[in-house]
Amino acid sequence: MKSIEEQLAIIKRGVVELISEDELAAKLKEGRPLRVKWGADPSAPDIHFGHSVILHKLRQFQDLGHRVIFVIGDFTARIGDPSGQSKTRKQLTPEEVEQNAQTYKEQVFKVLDKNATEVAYNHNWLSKLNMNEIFELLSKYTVSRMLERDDFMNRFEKERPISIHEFLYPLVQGYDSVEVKADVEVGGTDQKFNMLVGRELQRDYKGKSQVTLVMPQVVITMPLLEGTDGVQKMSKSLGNYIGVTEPPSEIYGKIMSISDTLMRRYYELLTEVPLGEVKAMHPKQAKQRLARTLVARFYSDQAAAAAEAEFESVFKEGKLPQEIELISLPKKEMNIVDLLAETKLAASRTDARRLIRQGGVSVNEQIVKDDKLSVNLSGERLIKVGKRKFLRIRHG
RNA sequence: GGAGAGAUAGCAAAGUGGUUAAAUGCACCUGACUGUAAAUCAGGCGGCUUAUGCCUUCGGAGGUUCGAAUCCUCCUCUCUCCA
Repeated sequence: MKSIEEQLAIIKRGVVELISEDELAAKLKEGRPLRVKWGADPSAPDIHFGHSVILHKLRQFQDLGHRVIFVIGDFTARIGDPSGQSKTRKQLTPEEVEQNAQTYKEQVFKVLDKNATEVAYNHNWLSKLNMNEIFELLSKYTVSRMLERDDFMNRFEKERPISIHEFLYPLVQGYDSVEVKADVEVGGTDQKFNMLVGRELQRDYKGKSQVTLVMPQVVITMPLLEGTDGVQKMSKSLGNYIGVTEPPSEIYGKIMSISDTLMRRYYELLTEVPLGEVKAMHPKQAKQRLARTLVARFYSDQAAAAAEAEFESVFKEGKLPQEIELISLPKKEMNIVDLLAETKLAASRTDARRLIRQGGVSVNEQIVKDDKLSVNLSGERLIKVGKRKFLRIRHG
């Protein structure tokens, strides 16, 4: 096992806050595997690189010999976490939650070590609480303290709605920490408040029931990763995300299209590569290495190499991708506008005309200038829209 | 329970009877330049047709008017203040 100092150095990379370092050091000194909690709200079935910042941190803990307690908030998902939300999140049905939780598990183990992970569903204990216990839990916090919280405050000031039940979320999540006897909890900065509540509840519940914690959990907040636009946080709804299940070529391409500034950020939060090394490299080389590293993590070295070769060929040398989807259409001859709309290469017929007018459409490498062009489909035709949409079409 | 404010396109935000398919910014799309980077420039950004129009949009439903996002009524939702 590595020394305390070495462990701390690894753990501290990229974190925003570590509350507190002394406590963490003390826990590490005990020499036992720590129980590192990560709570996930199964409302978004697709894990993206933003989540993987935290997963990566958890993996580091595992590599240091600690255990991850993956708490699936199947119960809390039905409440809806207010964190960072500008409006009330919709509540999910039990079926949706279950399905999402499964997907979550599959994806999480692309990063986490399955053997060092415990999976827990919080309905197992939350659904058993009786009214007395719920009131006991509620009595441990006050409305004004709840309102101190940034995101509630923001919503309050922006005159956005806050539902009462959302107040329950931090308490319930904090209670999870009591139940799973967490030594450490890792989450996004948006989770700081919830995690701190966990600390306090662990203290409050100490001695009660079977809980015997020496020290309440250490809280580690990780930054919210900026999305591919480099400004807003990565999220599915903003469309600026890279999903861990996306094909290698997509991941590679998306990484290559991020800005240089963002690249350094991704290096820091998603890899172990020393940042000095990155600085010394040519930006494009560095970005390619990042793209390779990340594709390799979710797929394989071969997949990464293939994605890189393809990328170079298509975008540097202007060649065609290795694999282009081939579809068959019933007609032998079609107007280009109909064709684009039919194949969804353009959002609408108007959009198709627009793209043609702007010189963004080509058939067999010939730029289409006339939107009345009739495309003969007796042979295979290659349609290209913009720089990255390719499709082979034939009659059949 | 009482008084008031507000709901406009992906988001933010103008517009208070016609010249508004609806300013502006962001996001997004296409082209140029590149390292498919950033920055910049040009264009676009409801739909259907074409270059002439037509149709559908401003929380929902009705109404007034030659004509409404703009006025009236009701409904839904949100917020503020008072209790």
